Parts: sequence; structure tokens; C-alpha cells
Amino acid sequence: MNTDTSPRPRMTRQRREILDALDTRDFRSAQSWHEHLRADGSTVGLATVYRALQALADTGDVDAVVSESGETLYRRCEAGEEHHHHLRCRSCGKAVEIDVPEFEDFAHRIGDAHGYGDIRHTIELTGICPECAAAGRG
Amino acid sequence: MNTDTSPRPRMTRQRREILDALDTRDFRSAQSWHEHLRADGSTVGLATVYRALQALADTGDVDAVVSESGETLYRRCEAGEEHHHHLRCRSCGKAVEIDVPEFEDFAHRIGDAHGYGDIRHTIELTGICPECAAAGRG
DNA sequence: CCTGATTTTGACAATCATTCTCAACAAGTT
DNA sequence: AACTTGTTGAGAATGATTGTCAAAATCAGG
Ligand SMILES: [Zn+2]
Ligand SMILES: [Zn+2]
Ligand SMILES: [Zn+2]
Ligand SMILES: [Zn+2]
Repeated sequence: MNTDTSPRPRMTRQRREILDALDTRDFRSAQSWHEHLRADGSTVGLATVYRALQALADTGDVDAVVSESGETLYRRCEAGEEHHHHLRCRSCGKAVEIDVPEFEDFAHRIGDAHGYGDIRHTIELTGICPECAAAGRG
Repeated sequence: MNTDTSPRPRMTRQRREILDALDTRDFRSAQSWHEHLRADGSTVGLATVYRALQALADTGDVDAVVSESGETLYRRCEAGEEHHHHLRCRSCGKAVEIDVPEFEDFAHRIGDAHGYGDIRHTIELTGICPECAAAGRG
């Protein structure tokens, strides 16, 4: 059987630029990343940014969370990082990675207890970071 | 000062119908609740359903969660119920309320540790309920 | 019950994030 | 260089949600 169904993506100028932009490790929407890129002189298209971020999220190279307003926010994940969660600033997107070890088991136990299978969980902490609080934002 | 800024909403036929429909205590999108209502003979408009659900969510009479696809799902909350979380079926919306007492404190401790204020948290467990699993859905 | 002040409704337009379309383009191969 | 095939980007399309506003309904008062 051939399990290599998807060839590795080609390294284009756009993909490079997007990867570079992601070094600013904050949570931002695809549109926001696009603005940043254009502001930096890039001519990359919005659709391309969406496609790249989704592809990266699929491979686990970036984290994606859905904000309270329903937008999807993306952030580069530390290489080789394991499953984890975030404490994110609702104002600027700055995030800290957190572990909630006790919860990982708890989730499955609860699922089993109610007969639910294929359990997935979401844990998101949001707040206002020190900088934003000091600046009166948020 | 007058703190009573919002008069209690008028009891209209539409509001009554929506409240009744909510007795089916599953998580459904505004559009889905609207379909149910129409299927039951109601002539309520979509915008009205959106407005009612949002108002109820604001007062805490219904729970609102954002699904992975970004849709907002609503479900009637048990009267007088305190803060809680859910284990929800991704296929049919059936949900069980769960407590995660250990986590409630943890959230604030983590926030303090990083200097983040106005901490909020989201915990959602999703899975496939026994019925859906048996029916091959999901 | 009638009336008027105010709220609510609903058809439809408008928004907004995201996805789709498809012809032009560029990466990587030979 | 020539070719094959994945990638791009402008703009259209989609889908959920919100805004608009005239018509209808609620609920005090009289
Ligand atoms: Zn911040
Ligand atoms: Zn986890
Ligand atoms: Zn189910
Ligand atoms: Zn909680």
C-alpha cells in the first residue's frame, strides 16, 4: 500500500514569506496575518494565506483556535511540541503555552462514563496580558 | 442612578414558541432551531430566532458554544444552574453537563502566574454519543 | 374595550469570514 | 530548456450572522 498520499508542498516565495511572518508568535486571524505580510511589502494574496495556514494547521505545524467571535486564529507552534493548550490575550493575541496534565485523562474518563466515543477536548484560557492592561487596551 | 436599563421582554407568540422548542435540550444552531420551529408549524422568522437566542444567552438562560466549524450552538440551560461545561455529541448535539471543579481554580492561578487579568475559560468535550455510534453516524 | 407609546417582528439587504474558480504562473524534474 | 504539475491571486460565491425599517403586536392607562 502507498501511504504517501500527499507530496510535500513546493517551497514558493509566498510560503516562505508566510512562514517567516509566523515567527511573530501571536495568535492572529488569516486576515490579520495577511495585513502584516502586505504591510511588510509582500504581495501575497489573501486566499494563499488562508490555504497556507490551513495546510500548516493540518500538519500540526501551527495551532489553530476559534475565537469567541468565531474567527479562526493561527499561531506557530513550537517544533516537535506535544499536545498543549494556551493562555491567550484577547486584545493582542500574545499567548503562553500551558499544560493541563490532569485533564487529559479526565476527558476520556468522562467520555467513557457516558458512552461517548472519539472524544476531543478544547481548553482555552483567555485574559488581558500585562502590556495590554498597562496600555489600557482590552 | 437607574440600573434597570432593560425592561423585561414582552411575551410574544414567537418568544413562547422558541422557549417551547428549547425544551428539546440539544445543542443546535440558530438556523437549526428555526427549521425545527417551521417544521412544527411555526411561522417565526429567522432573524427573530437569532435575536431571541442571543438575548437568552446574554441573560444566561441558554448556553452558547462555538462549534469547531465556527457556528454558534444554543441549548437551554437548567434553571438556576451554576457555571458548568459540556460533553456534547458532534453528530446530534445531545449534551451532558459536567463539572471540572479542579480546573476552575487552576485557571485563575495560571492567569495570575503570567500576569494576565480578566481570565475567562472554555472547556468543551465532544464525542459521538451511543445512539449516533450505533446508527453509524459520526 | 379602545388608544397610544413602545417593542417586536420578518422579509430582505448588507456584512464578514472563508471557500471556490480558473487562467496565469512557477517549482522541480529530466 | 521543456514539461508536468502544484501554486497563486483576483474576484465571484457561499454561508452564518447582523442590520434595516415599515407593519404588527404587547401592554399600560383610561
Ligand atoms: Zn495583550
Ligand atoms: Zn489537552
Ligand atoms: Zn449523537
Ligand atoms: Zn469552568
